[in-house]
Amino acid sequence: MLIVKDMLDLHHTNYHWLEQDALTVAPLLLGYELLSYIDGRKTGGRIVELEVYHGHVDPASHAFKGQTPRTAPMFKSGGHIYVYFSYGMHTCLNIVTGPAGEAQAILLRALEPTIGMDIMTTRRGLTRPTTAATSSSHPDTRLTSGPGNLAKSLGVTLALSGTHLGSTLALIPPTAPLSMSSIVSGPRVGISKAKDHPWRFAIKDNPFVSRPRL
DNA sequence: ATACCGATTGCCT
DNA sequence: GGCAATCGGTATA
Repeated sequence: MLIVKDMLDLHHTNYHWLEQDALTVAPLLLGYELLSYIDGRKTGGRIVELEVYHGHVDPASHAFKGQTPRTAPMFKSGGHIYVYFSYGMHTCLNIVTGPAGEAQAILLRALEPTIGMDIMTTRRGLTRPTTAATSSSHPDTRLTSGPGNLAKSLGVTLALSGTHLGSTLALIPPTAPLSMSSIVSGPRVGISKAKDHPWRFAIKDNPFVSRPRL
């Protein structure tokens, strides 16, 4: 009984570190494994690329002009999920950070697939490579490179926006912490405002980082 | 009610 | 490197 209580406590406190500032959290999040339990299927991968959006002080943030029905999840506390629909066809997944009201979010841009590659291949509508060499030894970079592809492979939909990390989407810490020298940063992708901030972070030389390469 | 546009992707030259 | 596809959210009337 005590064990169950401890597990529940752990489950509840596991994500409190995400209530720190997004720029503190972002490099720490690299290397974490993101697991998805959606439609009874388990998929996931190691986070290798992400971008910080800094709420009301960031002109490129969806929350810059204040809260709207769509962006309401961004204003929740760190550990919540914000999902948005983009260009009429893509779904993008964010992890909210910071205290409630700050509207900080981290856009997940690329994973290195670790679990459920066959399921992700199906969700993406891709056909498996026929040669054994390309299928099992190295995961397909088309699965989870780029925010739209990543969300599609994991089965993430708008319905998840506003929920909390936990049973549907979960984070598993890396076995060994990343060295500071293996992290690179640069300008964010696809924005028209605040292009100067180097708030895109990635694991150096990781082949699953989306284009343009950092 | 209507117009504009985007935290993207993939195909074309 | 250029550009079309496609539609919900948001602002404007």
